[in-house]
Amino acid sequence: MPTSKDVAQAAGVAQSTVSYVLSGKRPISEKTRKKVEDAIQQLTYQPNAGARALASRRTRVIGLVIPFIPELHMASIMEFVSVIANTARLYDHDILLVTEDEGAPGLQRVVGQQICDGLILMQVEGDDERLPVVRSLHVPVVLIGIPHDPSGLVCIDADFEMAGEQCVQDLAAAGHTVISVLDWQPEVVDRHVNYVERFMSGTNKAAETLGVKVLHLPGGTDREVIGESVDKALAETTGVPAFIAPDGTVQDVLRRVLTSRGLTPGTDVSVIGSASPTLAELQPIPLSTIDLRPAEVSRRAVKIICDLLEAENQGPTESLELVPTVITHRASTLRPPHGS
Amino acid sequence: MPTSKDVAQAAGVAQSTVSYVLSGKRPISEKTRKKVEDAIQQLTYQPNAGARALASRRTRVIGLVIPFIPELHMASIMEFVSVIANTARLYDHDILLVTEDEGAPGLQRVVGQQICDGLILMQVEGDDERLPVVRSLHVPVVLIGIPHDPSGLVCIDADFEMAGEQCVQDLAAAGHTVISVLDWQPEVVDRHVNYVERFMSGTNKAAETLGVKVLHLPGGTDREVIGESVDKALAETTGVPAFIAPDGTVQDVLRRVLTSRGLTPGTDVSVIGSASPTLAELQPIPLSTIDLRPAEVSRRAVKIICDLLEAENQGPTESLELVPTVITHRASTLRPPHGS
DNA sequence: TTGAAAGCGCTACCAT
DNA sequence: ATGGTAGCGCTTTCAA
Repeated sequence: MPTSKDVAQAAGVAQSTVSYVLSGKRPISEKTRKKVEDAIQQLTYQPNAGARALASRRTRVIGLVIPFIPELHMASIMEFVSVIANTARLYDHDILLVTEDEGAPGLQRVVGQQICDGLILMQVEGDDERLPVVRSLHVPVVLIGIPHDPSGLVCIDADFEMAGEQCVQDLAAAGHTVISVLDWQPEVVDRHVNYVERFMSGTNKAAETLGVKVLHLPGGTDREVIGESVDKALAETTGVPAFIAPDGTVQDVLRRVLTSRGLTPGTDVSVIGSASPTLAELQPIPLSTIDLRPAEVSRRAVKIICDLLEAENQGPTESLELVPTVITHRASTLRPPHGS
Repeated sequence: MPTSKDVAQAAGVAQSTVSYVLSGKRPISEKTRKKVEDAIQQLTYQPNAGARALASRRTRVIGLVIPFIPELHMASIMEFVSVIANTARLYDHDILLVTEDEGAPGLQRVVGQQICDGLILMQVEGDDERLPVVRSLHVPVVLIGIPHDPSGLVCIDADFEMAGEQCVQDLAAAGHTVISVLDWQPEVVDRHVNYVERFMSGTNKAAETLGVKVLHLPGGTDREVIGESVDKALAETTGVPAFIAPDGTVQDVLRRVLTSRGLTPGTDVSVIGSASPTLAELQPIPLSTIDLRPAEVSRRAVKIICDLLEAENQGPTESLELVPTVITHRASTLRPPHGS
């Protein structure tokens, strides 16, 4: 592997000049710049990341802490990961995976060994045990998810409250007066991620404002449970029933249960599910969907951390960003409640 | 951040001694070892990864090239990623994400800048355009997936041929004489991943041996297409129909189509899908599943590359490993073809 | 506008 | 069994 020294020699300049050509931190004459760039081309020189990190105290690597909980609808997690990795490249950074299995010590490890300059944590719980460690780390950290006490932390998440509101507004606008909301799976609720309550609070708020009734029913992946929830909903509804199922996995089960009851979403029952546009396309049954915009959340998380890394001299930043939700209406839109 | 120099000072030894205590590359007396370890504790010293990489020419980072194709059943890709990251830690390595968007130049970048010591490529196509670059790279690379010409490459994959055979054997053993095999989605087939033909060849082989009939039908996520395939299958079958749907996404659609035809998998139709045990548990309708053992494939891929890194002095290794498939029978097992 | 040289924090060789 | 020291390949300061 050629080094900057080789390039310098080939170009007939000092090694430091090569460095300055690359970094642009000092004016270089056209002549020498060209000589150096040619030499770089010839030798297919690429700077050594380790040496660069050692000298500059910047690795240009961001640690990404990913959850692996089978209940969490892996497909959407994968979308976060993919967008985060691609966005990081736009800012000339790379992503190092840190699995949740490593826990808080894992964070101390990658930061302590200076493998990465900052961290992004996904799926942050309300009372996440890693928060004390995060606060003690002397590098920028961005949380995806809002903990109960976000003081001193930089957080970002989709605006679940607005999502809840919009779902109810949409169904109310379609004429529904009774709306059933299926809860997330118990596994998610138990993690105390507070987006659950934020979403529910949004539905209640809209319900109150609009004078419609919202039924909160148990969710889960258990067909029986969903079956009961659906029956309860049907019993309390006259006309076309309406469901909101924010949890992707619950939504899958709901769809099956409705089908087995002879109900076709979009025709004799209104359903709003949740899915990113990308994934929504794959759904065999088109639904109205809430787009919680994972891609947007991911992009902004990366931008925030890169900005923090750029300006790592200012005082401690404390911010809390919410990304607005969007509702996408697809092939089968919402129906009026009495069969139109 | 404390350095090894600080530790040496605190322990009253030479800096190199600290290094040797950590690496164990030379005998150290109990006395000094303890002094050093205490100092490390006191200072919460962690070695600087950049300096270490620079001096040792080893980053202890493995690049993982992940696909992001919505059609690819992200849930299972995520399982690969997660297991790979965790396994890498067992060998004291970290995983750097390289997205497929970066293409072949991305590989040259992470290797050229010496950000990582080796690569794992997922979802390798039959005639993958990155192969020429991979062959030119002077670092170990492990491919998950078998290209048409694997010469000079290290590959690993599930044994799809055996999977195909076993599926047919199982259904034949349950008494089925006509077995319908749904193809992967066109998006997958178009990538010329050769596991598709390996699987199909396995089904044909077993069918011939056992004297049963195998129908190959179009797959996809399009409900219409699957509907037609199912109808065709039903027309050609007497008694209980039998389906094999290796593609996770196709399987989802198949399940819905069967339900809408009033057919319950496990009762009046036999279905073998594919799912890792982890994901299979989440299925609301228990099926017989082929376990292509993504976790096992992942673990072995990491082990292979770490072994290669360890022994990066021997001559060029050429290996091609297939991980045997397992068929897991779940709650609703296969039925005899005439309603028992 | 450019060059020389001093580190950055390790590893590993040469001594003792 | 341990210490001293020469790099590893960059960035950045100091000089010219």
